[in-house]
Amino acid sequence: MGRTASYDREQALEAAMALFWRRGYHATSLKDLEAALKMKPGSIYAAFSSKENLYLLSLARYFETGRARFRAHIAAAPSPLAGLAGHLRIYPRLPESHIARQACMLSKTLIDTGSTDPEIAAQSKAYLAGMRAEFETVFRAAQEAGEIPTTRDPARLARRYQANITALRFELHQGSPPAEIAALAEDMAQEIESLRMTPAKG
Amino acid sequence: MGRTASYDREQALEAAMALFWRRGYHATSLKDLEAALKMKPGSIYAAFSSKENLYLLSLARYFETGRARFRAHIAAAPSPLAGLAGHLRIYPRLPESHIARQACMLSKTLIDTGSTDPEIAAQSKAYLAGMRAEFETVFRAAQEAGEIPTTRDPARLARRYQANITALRFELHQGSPPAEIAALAEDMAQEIESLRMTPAKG
DNA sequence: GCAGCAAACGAGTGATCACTCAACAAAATT
DNA sequence: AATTTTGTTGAGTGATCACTCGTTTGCTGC
Repeated sequence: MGRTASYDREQALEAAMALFWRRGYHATSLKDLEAALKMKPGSIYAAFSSKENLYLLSLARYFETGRARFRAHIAAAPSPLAGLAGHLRIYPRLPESHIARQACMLSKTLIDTGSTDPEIAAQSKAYLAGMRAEFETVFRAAQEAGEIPTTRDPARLARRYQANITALRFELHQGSPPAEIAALAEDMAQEIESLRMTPAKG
Repeated sequence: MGRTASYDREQALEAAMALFWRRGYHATSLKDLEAALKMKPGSIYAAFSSKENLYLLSLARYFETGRARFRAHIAAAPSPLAGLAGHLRIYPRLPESHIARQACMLSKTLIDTGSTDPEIAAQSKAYLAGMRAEFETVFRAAQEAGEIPTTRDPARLARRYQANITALRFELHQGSPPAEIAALAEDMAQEIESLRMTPAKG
């Protein structure tokens, strides 16, 4: 059956994702990847076909872990609305060294590849739509739980929510003062909480 | 005094800015610039020193025209608060072909060059701070005009306002449906208008 | 312990990158 | 009209880009 692979595919993909996320698609060279994955060019191409394909795999990994983390957070929250508000407050609390203390990789990808790599950009848009669908589901659940009025449009709320996260994470990327990022996140979280209806009597 | 220049510096800078804005720093090659500016490499370097310097000049141009446009809009508005709300509603109304129908160049620059070109990134942050200062000034004016409570922190309102613009323009970049972008802008504008105090009697 | 095969290797490929400079052209000065 | 001065030109620079492939390495089945 021949020689067994010496690298760990998961570990390599994780390293690729971290590097791509931080540096972007264009600014990451094969040399950078060779160092980060501890693989020679031939092995990288045998395993992942191309830089573009490796990026797409990294992006998929990013999306899936991000969505899983969001779902886990919502599931653990006392209510859908509390979960949505709490999720916003996570970002400023992330330790300084945390990998997620930067702009969303999907947003960065769209900015970086929008005018040069249509396939990557399209995939990135699809993932952003996927996350928005997640948010919408939770807003809908909040309506079903009687937390927010059914007159509100969940899709519209979801887009607004996603816009807030995009902007919040862009502030992280920018390295704004922690206190000001915390204030911004708090404003956004309170905006969510202000949707809550005072429970009907009876 | 020697031969006179055959190109128009202002026109060349405008073309460079448009190209850099759309494609980003890394994805724009000298060849692209030669075509856009209708100048040969030697002339470009004689006129602008380097690609990096040309980018910095383009960025300065972007900042200055953007700030001027904002100031003009505020000056023409019936009140500071109305101006702030109205400014948000401009973006979705921009014609499909308008140059500004994309992400803010300052944000794009930070994403694109944050990990590779410290000087450009630093300049970009400075310009973003400059715009935030503009917003803060107008929020302060709204307080002085009695439109919003003096208990609100103008700096915090300004950051929130900037976050909204960043996110709104990212949606433009993404090419979201016009109706949804309009709804998002409307949500943000009403958030601003909801700051308005009911005028004290007497 | 050897044959066979799959994975790892890394020097090398052509293309493209940002950038330079010696030759040339046109306007101003004398 | 000759000289000086400045702008334009574009082939060419070395570096780096993503990527390839003949060779070497090491595991497996016999």
